Amino acid sequence: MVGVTLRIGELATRAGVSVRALRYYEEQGLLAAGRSGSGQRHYPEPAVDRVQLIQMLYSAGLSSKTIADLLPCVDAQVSTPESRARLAAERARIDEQITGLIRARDQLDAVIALSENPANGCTRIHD
Amino acid sequence: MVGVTLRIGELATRAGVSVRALRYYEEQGLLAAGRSGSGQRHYPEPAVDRVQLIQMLYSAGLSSKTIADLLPCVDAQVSTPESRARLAAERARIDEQITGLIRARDQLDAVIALSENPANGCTRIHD
DNA sequence: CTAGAACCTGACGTTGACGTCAGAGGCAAG
DNA sequence: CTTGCCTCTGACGTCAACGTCAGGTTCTAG
Repeated sequence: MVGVTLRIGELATRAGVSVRALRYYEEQGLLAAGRSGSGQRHYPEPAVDRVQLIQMLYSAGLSSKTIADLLPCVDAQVSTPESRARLAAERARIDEQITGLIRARDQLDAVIALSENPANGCTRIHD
Repeated sequence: MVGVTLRIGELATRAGVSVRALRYYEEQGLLAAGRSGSGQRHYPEPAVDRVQLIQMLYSAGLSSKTIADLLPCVDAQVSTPESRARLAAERARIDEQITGLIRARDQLDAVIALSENPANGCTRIHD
């Protein structure tokens, strides 16, 4: 019941990111860290989930600044008209990104169909 | 029937990208350009579509190199086992990216629900 | 023929999310 | 006490897809 705090290396391992990334997140105001007397960071276990959330948002194309804007309204659950507008805007952006990706995938499917279908007379290079 | 070729500025306008981007695409081997005697680039009209395809692939997260690898098998419709594997791999990547985005969107939706629903007792800051 | 747009080739600048290295301190084991 | 791993703070390096600037040429409208 004592070791409830994680050191940076453990958190990095558990969350699947680098130590550098965690320091970077702190620098960007995305992840607060407690400090031991000697200056070492320590994190509570829920930080693992938080880091994974951050990663998810990064991979969705959000920038550090955007994430920093949105996370407080996850933490404190403070909801202002602006923060809600921001959330809606980012949701919309993700939607657009998804539809764009689907279009790109369809294009790629078309190319794949061409390259796998002998019907266009160009595919029998390998035989 | 003579002006069937576009100059770089026209192509840029029509395709909705910058002149610099077009030169960059050429540099990366994504877009061939004819040259006039004085060295000016000229493009056939289908280049517009090609540039838009390139853009779409970029926005799907493919790198220049990957696009350069895939475009020849669009052009010449040359299909090797490797190119097909590559196509499939990229398609899979896009799929993963889409599901990741959907997850992120769901997370965001959860946050939005929290911030808009007075049911958690934190939302009435604005009233 | 001449001004001004459009084009050319380098080549350096930018941005974001880290990687990586240097030099110095901290901590548990033997 | 020392060995060895972990951590710390700078601070510079990276990579991709362009932006931007410089200095010079070319095309086109009047």
